Amino acid sequence: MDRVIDIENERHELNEWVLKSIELFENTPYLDNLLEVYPLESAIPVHLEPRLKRRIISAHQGRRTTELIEILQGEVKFPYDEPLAFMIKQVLYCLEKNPKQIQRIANTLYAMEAEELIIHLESAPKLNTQMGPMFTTWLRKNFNLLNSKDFEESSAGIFILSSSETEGKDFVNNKLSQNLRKRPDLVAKVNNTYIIGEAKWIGRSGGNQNHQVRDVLDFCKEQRGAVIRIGIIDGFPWAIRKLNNSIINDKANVLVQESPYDIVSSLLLNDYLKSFL
DNA sequence: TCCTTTCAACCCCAATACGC
DNA sequence: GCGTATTGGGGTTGAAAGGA
Repeated sequence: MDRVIDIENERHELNEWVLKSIELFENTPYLDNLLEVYPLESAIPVHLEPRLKRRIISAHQGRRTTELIEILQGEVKFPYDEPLAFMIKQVLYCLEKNPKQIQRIANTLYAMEAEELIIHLESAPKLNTQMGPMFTTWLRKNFNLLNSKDFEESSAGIFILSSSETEGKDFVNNKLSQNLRKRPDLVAKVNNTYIIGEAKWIGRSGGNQNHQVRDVLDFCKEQRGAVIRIGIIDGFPWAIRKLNNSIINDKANVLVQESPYDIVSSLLLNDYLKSFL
């Protein structure tokens, strides 16, 4: 995607908070510091019970396909990316009438050694699927929380609304006259100014990631009344250069970096909110 | 309390765009 | 014109919230 602003020579034209975020990525141990917000742990294999493990190995070596599939259906995840996995685990008599599919799956399973099969079954869970709630947890731990009544009445200092999804959505839509279908990730108040934000971790470029970025920008675009809408984005979109030193012009990066709206790394959120004091 | 739905992340692949 | 990079669209996953 073409850049409108020359990132090498016209940086000063970028949004102030966008520029701070880019410089954070460039000049500090940004990803290390980000562990505070997104505390990724090492991916550790999940070991199976010895008895279950013996049953699997025995069924595999004895080529007892029915028994093996029953175990995969109820007790463990699939050892490979099987398109029918979800249906096999959910739908009654899913495979019984479909011998070709059973044969195909059996061939796949027997193409592996029993030991190999076990290694796949014990593989570490995907870390990315655990990142969803991390931002909210960090927010609650690092800022002052108030229930909706005290939040509404506050008029000095920085506070975050503490509420359930439904209550938060109602507060934002009814009291603050917004039009959101869910509670924003951030509902903050600095003195008498309300600030709401959508937070995203974007680890790489690609179709769905661009979609996420567009969601944030669309959210910011619809500023309503005196409430300020911001984006809180972390990860790849702040990067400028590839391994070969060429400029990154991926859609997500260009859209975020040239955003006229305030978009910040979560590591700058406190500074951002303080700027309204 | 248990089950279902929602949400937010990623991966993979094919089609298209781009650069030489 | 061909090979590589980017984009867009499909799909999977696990945790938390919401509902029965």
